[in-house]
Amino acid sequence: MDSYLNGHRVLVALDCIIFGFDGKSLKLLLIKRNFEPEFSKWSLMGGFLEENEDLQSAASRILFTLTGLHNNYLEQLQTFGAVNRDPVERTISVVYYALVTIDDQDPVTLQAHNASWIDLADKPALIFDHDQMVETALRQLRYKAAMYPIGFELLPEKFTVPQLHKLYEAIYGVQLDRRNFSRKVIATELLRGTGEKDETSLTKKGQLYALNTEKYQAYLNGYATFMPELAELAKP
Amino acid sequence: MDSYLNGHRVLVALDCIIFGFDGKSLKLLLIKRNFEPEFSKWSLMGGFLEENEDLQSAASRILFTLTGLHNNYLEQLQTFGAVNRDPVERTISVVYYALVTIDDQDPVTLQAHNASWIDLADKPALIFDHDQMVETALRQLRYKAAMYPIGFELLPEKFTVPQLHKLYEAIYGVQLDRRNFSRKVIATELLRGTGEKDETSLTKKGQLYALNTEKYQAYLNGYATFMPELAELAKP
DNA sequence: ATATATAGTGTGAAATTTACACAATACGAA
DNA sequence: TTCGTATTGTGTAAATTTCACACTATATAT
Repeated sequence: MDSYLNGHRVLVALDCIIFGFDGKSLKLLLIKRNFEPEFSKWSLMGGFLEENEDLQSAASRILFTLTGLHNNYLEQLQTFGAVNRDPVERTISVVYYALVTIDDQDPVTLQAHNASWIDLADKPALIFDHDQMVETALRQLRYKAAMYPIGFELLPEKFTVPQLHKLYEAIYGVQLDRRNFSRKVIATELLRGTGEKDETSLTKKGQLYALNTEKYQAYLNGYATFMPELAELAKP
Repeated sequence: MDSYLNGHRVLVALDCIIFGFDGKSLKLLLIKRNFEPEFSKWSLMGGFLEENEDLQSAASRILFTLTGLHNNYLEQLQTFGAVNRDPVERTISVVYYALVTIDDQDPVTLQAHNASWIDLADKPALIFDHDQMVETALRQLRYKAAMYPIGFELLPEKFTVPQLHKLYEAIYGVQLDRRNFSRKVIATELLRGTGEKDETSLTKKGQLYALNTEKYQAYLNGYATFMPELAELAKP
């Protein structure tokens, strides 16, 4: 058994994969680095663990720095620790992924960090092992969004069923039958009708729903599986 | 953005949750500590990350130290980083879980580390946040064993379908219909009949199968879902 | 008014999961 | 040798879930 004295102390980074949805496709919040190392290349938003700060708090702090938002859905993904993953100094990176509502962002904060929302399909190559992190995050998102109704975290407070439908198509990259999807979502009792209608629609205006927070909490605690048939799409 | 200069360097521990199966119930390989800190209490097997060693290698080294085995199924679970989780010094722990065959172990190595196989149902309280680690690992095992046929990693090279059936009952803590389970497993084409029979059985001796390694690899790569209906049992 | 686009509801086929019946094998006891 | 018991192996149908497609309703633009 190693002793604490022999232990090797290393830098602990935190990197955040920040997912958003613009109504059409899944997006990532990426930064074009205006600092070293890897100046001018694209990367995830990251930072270092500080003294007296636990991992979740550190990830939350980094997310706040970039988006100005607190209380987002934020979950640990995995830790990357290849010896030479960071050429400057041995660093292990604890990776978190976050689900945020694109509209809620402060554009000034984003611009200050040289950050932009990039369509997942148009993602440029990222530095270090960040591409691999994104790939792992997408797989985890697909798994989680099938088991638990966390997709709502990417939508505004009020939304229509067709919006939710397009979101799930974007997450899984497949076509899902509109009518079957709608019926299933309604059956979960996760939605609470607001009586309002979606005024942004050009033709027939759909009903706006809000989340039934009690049911939502129950689902997060394992009350039932949201969309079991989608779980199989979370594969390598 | 923090710079590397400001970064805070911390100890990185690795803890291993080692699962085994004795034919009846799921077991954990735990150690009764004969060293400080927390002398004489139960804990997971662990160690510290060394220079020029990546995380997976370090976990593999620690597993080898305790079991004498290489090439086990070993997967990263999660990283625990609460500020005071280790009272001696700020340490974050990257946790791995392993699936091993109980019989393959070297009893001398086990005894040298004061390690024993403990029935999951009889698990004593563990030090630090190790109880939480075990809970998370069990959930992940339940998820993984539903999506991928990794349960085989807990069985000897040759096994019968009833043995596999009992294993899955132990993993999920539920009764699974013997006959439906058997039919499903056969349908996966993951088994290759050896023609031999299980001589340890007291009554009718079942057929011994071995893994069809090609199909197994295909399943690990996402070719199909092993037992989709079990995925729902991987809930909080 | 009418054409077009999107939203919402219905119905049955297909596939999967679940429940339970029965036959076959091996051993020990009468 | 025969019979009882425990375990293994195969069959069949009901129940549930998923999947595929038809049709109606609402709003806007021409």
